[in-house]
Amino acid sequence: MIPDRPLEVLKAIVRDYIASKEPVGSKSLVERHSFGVSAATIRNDMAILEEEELIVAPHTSSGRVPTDKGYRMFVDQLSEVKPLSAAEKVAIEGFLSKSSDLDETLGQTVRLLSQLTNQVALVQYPSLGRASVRHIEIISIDEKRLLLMLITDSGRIQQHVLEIPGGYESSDIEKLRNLLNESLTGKGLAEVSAIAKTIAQKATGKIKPLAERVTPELLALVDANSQEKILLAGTSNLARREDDFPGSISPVLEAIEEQVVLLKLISEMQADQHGVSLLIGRENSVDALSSTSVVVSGYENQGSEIAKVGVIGPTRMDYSSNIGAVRAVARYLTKSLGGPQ
Amino acid sequence: MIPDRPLEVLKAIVRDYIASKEPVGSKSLVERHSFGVSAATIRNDMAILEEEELIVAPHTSSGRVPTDKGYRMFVDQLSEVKPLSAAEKVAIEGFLSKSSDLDETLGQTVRLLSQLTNQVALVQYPSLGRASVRHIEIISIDEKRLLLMLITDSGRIQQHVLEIPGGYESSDIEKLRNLLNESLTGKGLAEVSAIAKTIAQKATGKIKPLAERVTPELLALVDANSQEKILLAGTSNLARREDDFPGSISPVLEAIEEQVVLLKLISEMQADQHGVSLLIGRENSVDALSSTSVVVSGYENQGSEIAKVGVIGPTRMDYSSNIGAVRAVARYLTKSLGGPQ
DNA sequence: TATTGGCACTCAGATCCATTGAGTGCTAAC
DNA sequence: GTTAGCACTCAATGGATCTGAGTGCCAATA
Repeated sequence: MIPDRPLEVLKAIVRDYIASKEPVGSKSLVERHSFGVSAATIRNDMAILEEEELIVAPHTSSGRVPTDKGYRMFVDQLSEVKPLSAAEKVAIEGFLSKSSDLDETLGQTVRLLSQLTNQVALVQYPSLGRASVRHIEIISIDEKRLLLMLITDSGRIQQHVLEIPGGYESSDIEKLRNLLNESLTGKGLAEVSAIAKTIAQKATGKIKPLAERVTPELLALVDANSQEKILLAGTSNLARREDDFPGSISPVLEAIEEQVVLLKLISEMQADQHGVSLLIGRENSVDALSSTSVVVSGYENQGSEIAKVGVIGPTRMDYSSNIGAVRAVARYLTKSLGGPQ
Repeated sequence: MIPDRPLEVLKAIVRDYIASKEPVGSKSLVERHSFGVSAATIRNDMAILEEEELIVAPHTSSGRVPTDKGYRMFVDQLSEVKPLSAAEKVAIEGFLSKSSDLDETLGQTVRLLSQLTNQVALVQYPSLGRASVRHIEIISIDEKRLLLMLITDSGRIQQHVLEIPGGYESSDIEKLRNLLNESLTGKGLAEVSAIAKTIAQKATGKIKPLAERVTPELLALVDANSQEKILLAGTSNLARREDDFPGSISPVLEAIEEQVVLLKLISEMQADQHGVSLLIGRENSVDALSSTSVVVSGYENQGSEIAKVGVIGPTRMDYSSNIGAVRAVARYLTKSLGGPQ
């Protein structure tokens, strides 16, 4: 166990390093903080921290820098996160009062969060996995094309245009639509697959071929698209902090553009303290992201978490503010989704 | 007018500089190309080019680098663009055979183009301005919410969820839908505004309040959303070429994320040679983009240009390949949109 | 036992300087 | 118009040296 003062020293090192980007030494520590002891004593404490691999020296006899483990201990010790400023609250409230359209809401959320934190912000679309069907719609676009739509209870709308080479009767469309909705509305997406198949079989007469054409597409909407989706904003915020990344930022940007990787990453994160969950540096398994940290929080609909929202930035980030912002935005997002229901 | 050999020298300088990123000097020029004259002669030619501000020396007595004007002359002289490789054609063809859904098509297009060119690719959504209404749909989501959809003849789908605090009758919805479609289908978006207003007035009885609630939202879809939209891909490709940008890339990335700026830029571009249009370096008016070039081409639907597709990258880019790729992708996109019509 | 002042030691980074070499501009000859 | 020759320029390179922040350790102190 780490004694008290060394722990305070660690916190001071993290804070100073975040603020200055310079490795911090014993002397500047005693100058900036009032520990009531001399630099030599701080040095002894730093030796303990180094022993525990909470800090390292970039080169012999230079200041110390927190390790991933050091940052981790720092955030775990964080008793309170920085509250939002009045201006920030106004910004969030202002945005909250907007539309009830899921796409718009998420788009605004991600931009808001990126501005609030000056980091890359991300919002995961509500996962289709746990959702259920609210409505299925089939719309005639022209003689040979239909638009198939799937609306889930989380408000997510999936759509796909499909062609019916032989054309169709609009009355058949209506029958099929009713049939689908009667059987599927309210059902969980996991069940749709089984049910839809029986529909195609049960269908009789003229609508049978149509059903056989449409149901696979419906499954494709559920299935191929239940692959999750992420919205990003503020990528340039990462670039602005280029020197926080060893070689070049470009592999980092590449990794972030790779939605699959990001999704895997955040879906494995479990909320810990403050309802927020973080991965610091190499705690995540993606090599290119070894000098970034991810801060996410879940947001809810009808009482259960449906997806995540958060930021990603250099390991050397202001955890306190970012945790605060992510948590606040997640809450407001939950409220915003819950409201109009 | 620039004599013949100096022009050839310019081309060689551009090509060598693009390939090597090193300022190119007279000696290496005569080595790599067979001009049949000595280095001293080439130096005289280079003096002419420098006189015309087609090339500059980064510092006294170093090789020369093309200016924006030099690149411009180079591309204007370009008689033929580099044809796509077989593999590239396969990639395009493979993608062509896909879906007829506009969103998907554009999404795939932009990713394809970014991979093909290793640049940031962009696709502009078909502008609503010149489009006409194909279909208007109103879908019931739950007791108090409707989904209003606008489908245009370019295949673009706009949607918005709206709340009807007092609820509604589904028969009214159907009446309103029919009313809207009868009056608006086939009409240009510019006309929608006027017509929709008269609809709200003409509406009688129970559907009048509903019409008064819905038509403004419809206009909002046409209007606020006829603000154009751009899809980007491959932002990290820019980062990979960081050293082509003087200070930092981050202002460049910021400018590119700023859709409004980009839209203004590309909408002012007029196709010149090869059906492709370019802006080189400071030819564009955005300061942050002064060391980037933009290559775009229009794509068509039903014979008229509906939007643009292209790439943006460092001024020191391989114009020949990029022009070829952009042109090819624009053509295939046109074909792909025209096909299912 | 914890703390402290003192001191030798280390090493990254800044500064200075000489060297190198690719490349130029000019001139006189072809 | 072209070319060889030559003096000149200057960024980049690679020591060599200096500097200072910072360490580690020890003996003295509370």
